[in-house]
Amino acid sequence: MTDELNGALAEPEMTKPEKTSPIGADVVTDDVVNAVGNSVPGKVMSESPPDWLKPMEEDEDDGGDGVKSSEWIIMKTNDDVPKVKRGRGRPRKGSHPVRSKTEPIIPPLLGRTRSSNASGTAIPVPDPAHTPEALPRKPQSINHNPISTSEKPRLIPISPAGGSSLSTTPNTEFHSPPRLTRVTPLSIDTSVTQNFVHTPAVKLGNVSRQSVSFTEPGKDGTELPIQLWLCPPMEPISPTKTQDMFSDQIVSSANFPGTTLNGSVTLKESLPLLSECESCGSAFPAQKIGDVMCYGCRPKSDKKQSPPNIVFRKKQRPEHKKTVKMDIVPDGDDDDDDDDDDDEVVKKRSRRMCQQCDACLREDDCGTCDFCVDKPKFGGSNKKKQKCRLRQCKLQSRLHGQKGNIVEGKRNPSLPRRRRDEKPKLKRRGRPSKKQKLRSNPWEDDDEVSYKDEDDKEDLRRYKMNGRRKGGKRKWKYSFKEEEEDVFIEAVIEEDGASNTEENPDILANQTSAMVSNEMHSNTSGLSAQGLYYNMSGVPTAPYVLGSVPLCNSNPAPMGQVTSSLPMADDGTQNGFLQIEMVRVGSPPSHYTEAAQDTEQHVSEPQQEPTPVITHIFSLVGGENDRDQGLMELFTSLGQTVLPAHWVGVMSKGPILQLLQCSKISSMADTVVQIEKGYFYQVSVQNQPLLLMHAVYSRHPTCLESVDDVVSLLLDLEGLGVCQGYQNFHMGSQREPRMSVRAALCDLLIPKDEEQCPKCTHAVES
DNA sequence: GCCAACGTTGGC
DNA sequence: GCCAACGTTGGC
Repeated sequence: MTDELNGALAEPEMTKPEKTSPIGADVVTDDVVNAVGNSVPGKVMSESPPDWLKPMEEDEDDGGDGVKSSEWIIMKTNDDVPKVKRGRGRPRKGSHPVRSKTEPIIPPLLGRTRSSNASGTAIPVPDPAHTPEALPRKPQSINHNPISTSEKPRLIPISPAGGSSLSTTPNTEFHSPPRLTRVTPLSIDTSVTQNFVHTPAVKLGNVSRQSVSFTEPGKDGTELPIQLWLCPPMEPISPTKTQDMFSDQIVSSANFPGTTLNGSVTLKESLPLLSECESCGSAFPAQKIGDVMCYGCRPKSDKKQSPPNIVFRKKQRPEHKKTVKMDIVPDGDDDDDDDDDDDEVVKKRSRRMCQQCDACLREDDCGTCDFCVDKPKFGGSNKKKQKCRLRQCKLQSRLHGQKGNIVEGKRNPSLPRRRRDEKPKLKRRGRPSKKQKLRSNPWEDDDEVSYKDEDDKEDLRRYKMNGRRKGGKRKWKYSFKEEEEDVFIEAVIEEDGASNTEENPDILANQTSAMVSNEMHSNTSGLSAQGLYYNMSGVPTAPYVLGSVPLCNSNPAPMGQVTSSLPMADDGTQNGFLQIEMVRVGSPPSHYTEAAQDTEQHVSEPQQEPTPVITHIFSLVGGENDRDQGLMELFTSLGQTVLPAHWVGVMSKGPILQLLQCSKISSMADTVVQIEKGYFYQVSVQNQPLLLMHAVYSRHPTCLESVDDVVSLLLDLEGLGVCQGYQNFHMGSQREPRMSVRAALCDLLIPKDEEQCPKCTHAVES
C-alpha cells in the first residue's frame, strides 16, 4: 500500500494543487528550513538574515581567487538592490557607487557557480529557457519534501482535481505534507482549512484541528475533545518547519528536476533554486512561480509581497578577503601615512562600508538611534557626528571584533589603531581634555555642563540608547537591525569583561560553519555557547528559544547575559517575525527576574549581585504574565543541560515551554512536548495531541518538574516512532487518492519497529 | 579597551 | 559654505 502512496509522493503533480499563494508558505518554509539547516550540531540558529550576510561581491581588483573557504552563508533571495553608497561626506547623486557602471550586475551567486567547483558543488544555473515560467516552481513542500518529518514516508493523498480541500488548501498546508488524520467526523472542518489560507506557514493557533478535510464545504465538524488540550498559544512551532536544524540542509526544488530526483537535494550537493533574471540576466533564487526577475529588478510592489527567502550558498568569506585586501595593499607600515595616494583615499573612504550589507545600502537615518538623535537635523547637538546606527556597516562592525586577532601590521585599517608614539600634529584632534575645558570659563562651557543640566531628557535617552551605565558593571548594548519593514533592537546585557562575541576569535573562527548565525553571534555577545537565537519569519509568537545543544565553544561566555530582540513594529504579532530572546543561561534560575516590556526601559539593577543573572527580558509580544517563574527556571535549567540530540527548548507565549525535535532524521521530528504552567505536559505528534491514555504518560510523572524528567521523556520518545496509519479504501472513488488515515484513537506514537498502532491495525482488519 | 567628543575631510 | 561622517584623541 505504501508503494502507491510513495508514488503519490513522487508525483506531486498528481495532486494538482491549485495555485498557491506563494507569499507565505513557500517563503516561510524556505526561511525556516534553510535558516535552521546547519549541519553543524550546536550551531543552529536562524534568523532572518541581515543583508550583510549576503556574499560580498568580488572586489574589482581581486584576482578572483575562488573559493577559499567552505562556508554556507545565508542570504535573502530578494536582494536589495544597492541603493546608495554613502562614503564619507554626502552621498553622490546620480551615480551608483556600489558597482561601476560598466560592471554588470551579476550577483555573486552566478559568478560563484564557476568557482564553486572548488567545493565540489556546482550550482545549477538554469537555462534561460527554463526560467521559472518554463519550469514553474511548485510549492515546495507539497511534494516529496523530505524535510517534512520523519524518515518514514508520509502518506499523501492524491486529491481529485479540485475536489478536495487539500487541493484548495494553500501552501501553508503543503509545507508539511498532509498529516495522517484520525478517522473521525469530528476532524472534518473546512473552516479550519480556510484558516490556513490566511495564516502563515508556521502558524500558531490552528494546531489542534485536523487540517485535512475531505468533505464539502460548510460541513463543519465539531471540535475534537482533545482539542481542548491545545489552546492556540500552545501550538508548537511545528518541527516540520523548524526541524532539521542540525542536519544537512535540504532544499526541495522543482526548478531543477535534475537535482530533485528524490524531491530534494541536500545543499551540500546542490545549491538554491536559481532562475535567471529577465531584466538583468543575473541568477537569482526564485521564490515563487512567476518570479522572472531578481529582487532588484522587480517592481517595488512585488518586493513587498514576499518575505525574504533564506538561501544557503557557498561562498568565500568576504570579510577575510576584504581584510586581506585592505590590510596588505595599503599602508603595510603604520608609519607610512604619507604614502596615501588616491587609491588609498578611496579605500579609506570605504573602510567603514562593505557596501553590500543592508546597513550600507540603507539610505535613511532611523532618526531614533543615539547617533541620529545627535544629528542637528534631528535636533541633536552633533557631538557624536556619527552615522546612523542602522546604517553602520555590519560587516565592518564585525571586523572590528577581529582586530584583536589580527597580527601586528595586519590590522584592519577600518579601525585605525591609535599610535601613542606618533608625533602629535599641530592641531590636536579628538576629544579635548576635560581639564582643559574645566580650566576655561566654566560658565561658558556649553559642552559638559550645560549638556547635563539643560538636557536631562536627552541625556536620559542617550543613556538608554547607549546603554551605558556609568560606574556600573553591566552594560547594555544595542544594535539595530532592520528586516524589510521591521526594525529590531538587539539588546545585550553585558557584564564588564564579558567577551563580546564580536571579539571572540573562537567564534569568528567558527564562521565557516556558522555563517547562519553570524548575526546572532555578533548580537548575542557570546551566547553562542548555549543559546539559540531564532528569528523566524512567520512565527508570530514563541518569544524565547533556548538551545540545549552544546556548541563547541571553549571560551564559555560570562554568565548572566540576556539578549533580546525587540520588534519595534507596532504589532509584534503580525510582523511575521518570531522574536526570540536569547537567554544566556548560567545563573541560578531563581535569579530570573520578571521582564519589563518597554523598549526604552532599562534595567533596574540588582545591587551587587555576586553572580550574573538574567535580569531582563524584553518582549513586546507577550504580556508580563506570560511567563511563569517555574517554567522559566525549568527552561533555564534545560539550557544548562545537554538534551537528547536535536531537541531544543522553546519558551513560548502562554507561557509554554516547548521541546522540539529539530532533526528530520529523528522519528520524533513531528513531535512536540509542551510543558505548561505547573509543569503539566503534553505530547503532540503532527499537531495531534497524544491521547492521555498513551503509555508514554504512564511511564513518566504527570508533571515534568525537573530536567531529569524532561530528558527522560525525550529519551523515551526517541525510542518511538510515528504510527503510519492505514489506507482508507472507502473514501471516495477509485480515482481519488488513497488516503492514509489513522484510527480515531490512534496511538500516534508506537515503538519504532512497528508501523501501525493496534488501533490502526484493527481498523484495517475491520 | 571602550567610547564620547570633535577635528577634519570629501561631496555637494 | 554646508553637511555627513570618518578618523583620532583622551577620559574613564
